[in-house]
Amino acid sequence: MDTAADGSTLNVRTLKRACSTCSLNELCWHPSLSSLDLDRLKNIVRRADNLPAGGHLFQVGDQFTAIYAVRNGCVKSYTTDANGDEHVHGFHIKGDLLGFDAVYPERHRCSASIIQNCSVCVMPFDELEEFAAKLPSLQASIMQLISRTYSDHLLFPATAQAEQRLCAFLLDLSKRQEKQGLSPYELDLPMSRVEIASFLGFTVETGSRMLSKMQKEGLIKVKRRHIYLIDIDKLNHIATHGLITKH
Amino acid sequence: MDTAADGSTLNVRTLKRACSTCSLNELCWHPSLSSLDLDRLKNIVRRADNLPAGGHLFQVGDQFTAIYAVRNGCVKSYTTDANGDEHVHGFHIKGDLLGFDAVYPERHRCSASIIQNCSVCVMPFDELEEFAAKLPSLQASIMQLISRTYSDHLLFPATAQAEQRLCAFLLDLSKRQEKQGLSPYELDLPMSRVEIASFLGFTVETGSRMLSKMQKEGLIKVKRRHIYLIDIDKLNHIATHGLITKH
DNA sequence: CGTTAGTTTGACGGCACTCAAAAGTTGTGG
DNA sequence: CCACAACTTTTGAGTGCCGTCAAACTAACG
Repeated sequence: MDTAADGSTLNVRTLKRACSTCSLNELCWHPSLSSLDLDRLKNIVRRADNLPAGGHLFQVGDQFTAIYAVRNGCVKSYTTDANGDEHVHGFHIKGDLLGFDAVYPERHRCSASIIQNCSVCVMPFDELEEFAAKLPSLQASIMQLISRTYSDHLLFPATAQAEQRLCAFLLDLSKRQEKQGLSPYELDLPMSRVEIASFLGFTVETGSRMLSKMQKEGLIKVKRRHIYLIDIDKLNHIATHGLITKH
Repeated sequence: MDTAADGSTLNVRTLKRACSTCSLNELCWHPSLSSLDLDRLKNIVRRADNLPAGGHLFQVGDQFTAIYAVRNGCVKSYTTDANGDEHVHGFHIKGDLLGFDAVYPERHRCSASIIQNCSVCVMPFDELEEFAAKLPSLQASIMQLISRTYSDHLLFPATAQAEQRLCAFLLDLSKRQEKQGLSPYELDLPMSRVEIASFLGFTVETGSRMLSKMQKEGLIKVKRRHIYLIDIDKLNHIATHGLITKH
């Protein structure tokens, strides 16, 4: 439905449709923007379509140039430690933003790897800042987006039991899908078990065992990367209260 | 050395001295600031001195009003989960900023509790934004501070062994002390073992055992909350590479 | 000096890691 | 279409780190 690859050739109506489910929405369609501002802002958004899995949006140490908004597909952000082991920091799907990790040191602190063919909107940060300098309310929006990006991360139960974290992970994906108008019950995971385990801080085997256990208990139905959430209420309870009901 | 409690009565020279080791430095003394701007910015900074341990700077759900810079003492940020258990997110000492957790939802997502009598600089965020709206480079500085606050957090080895995390924790404190002109070898912990354990994601007993073990190995010397770092090189190696030297 | 809170140490058990192998899936060439 | 290789996922067996429960020890304060 979106054929134009260059932002400058899109008319406002087309762009609006393209952005309707995108997190950059709050930037592009900020209430304070006049239609004139909008036309100008529209022109700094670039598009990159059909990026193949395996490629990178950016890597550790790269100069900070832009903010990326995922339009479809999936990108993982990760770092590699001193032992060469990979640690996944997050998975970014339709509507998610990434790149803010480099706002301060002006070099990226993690790498962003495409794990499922994707399209992204690219917004050069210097142009964005320049534009926002004339528009204080846009500045505020950007700060809020930066803040939100990080603070969502902090709420995740980092120290809990493996099964609790796995429940929280599945529910998080479910909620993000639902926000995009998809079913909260059907998950088609774009990431491997290894990547899930790395993100949640346990081994592949533990993750696999937990999925099998949760299937036996009737909480979910697992078929490779397709997962059906049967009992979301119980999953929610485990994710927030853990396994053991404390006295 | 700093007696005035009200920012408006301080002259520039006094403020400059007071801020010389403070993270807000980059805001207050941004290169782009003319001395006129500086005078105006100075006026929005409030001071709160001799705040007693046990009190709060803010709590979960509180309206977002200001950014705080710790001048001395120690503040912990934490949340309480569905089971009533406390989870410490960070310890903030001299030179650290807090409050950015509420930039987005405009309500605080964690609580900030004073665990060691402290003084803070308070900067009302609406006034700061208003002022920064006229000064684009200041806006950029604020964004960088928000970004840095969070991204430091992401680099911490969250999933590693207990001893590795403890090493990383001690070294982090050591480096932050050194940045403030103090000895990197002598630590006087402002926080309890319970709080350390909560922050690092293990139990008090495990933490205590690790400290004892590290003392036996000649890495550190422990006497209650006073800790002397004997072999910083080896501590660094454990913090970055873990315990086991992988073939 | 007794009380209380914080810290350390010990014994034991379980969750998750390691090593290992089997089963299922995908891609390639004959 | 099948055979084979390479990869992903699952399952099993054994071990160890860390959590739980319990008690001793230390420092601080009235």
